[in-house]
Amino acid sequence: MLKGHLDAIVLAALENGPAHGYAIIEAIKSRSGGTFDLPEGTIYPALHRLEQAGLLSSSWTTPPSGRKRRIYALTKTGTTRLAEGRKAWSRFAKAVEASLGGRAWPA
Amino acid sequence: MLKGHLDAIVLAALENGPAHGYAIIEAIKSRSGGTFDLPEGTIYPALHRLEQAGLLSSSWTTPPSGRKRRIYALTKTGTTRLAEGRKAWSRFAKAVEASLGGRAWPA
DNA sequence: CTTCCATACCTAGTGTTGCTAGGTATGGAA
DNA sequence: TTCCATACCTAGCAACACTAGGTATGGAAG
Repeated sequence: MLKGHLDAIVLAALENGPAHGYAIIEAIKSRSGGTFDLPEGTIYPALHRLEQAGLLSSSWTTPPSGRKRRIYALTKTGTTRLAEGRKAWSRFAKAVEASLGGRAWPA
Repeated sequence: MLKGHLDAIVLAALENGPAHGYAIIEAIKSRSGGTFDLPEGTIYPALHRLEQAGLLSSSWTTPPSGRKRRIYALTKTGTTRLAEGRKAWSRFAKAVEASLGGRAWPA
């Protein structure tokens, strides 16, 4: 479970340039040190959702040697949302850490 | 949205001693610096779920002055699960940070 | 004394999310 | 030619947190 931060992670994976679904899965797996080994059934619907929301744009390519691929790229809105997502994560992480950090009750 | 870490947060709120639902809401709000201001519809079902799972035990009290309260306490299993939850959070947080941290692709 | 608010509990139903479990198709290697 | 890795897709499910209601009581305000 990615707990609501999947979108930001996918957007972040596209920050360095466009990529297709399979490559995004590999990138996320690699970046997360193997922790996020996402099934396709997680990524593809997510990509469609993000495109629907205008955060990604896609185009089909048929390279001379290779299979048909759908290439996704960050839109301007997507870039903005990624920045927001980073801030949201930061706030969230701090709050969880404060909540989990076993200290005495405040009064 | 608490993204799947609600359980650990609730368990952590009970680490310093038993408490009732309303107090748990206040404790979480206070610990998180106001970020987690949970509605009752989130907490009560969660408490029931955690008790069902054997992580919490509960008992009714009718103090000489005051209303009827349901007091929840951590069970031994609950304490163990809290420790696991902390580890899970740590792993998760590291992986998200690695995924969000905008670095170049690894090849 | 009555009215109202904060306390304190509860649940049915809803929307979102991530995943399971299927399916299709092709290029290249064995 | 057979098989695997690549590459895409979708329907449906289960879990989760929340919305939106409901009940009841103690104490304060009028």
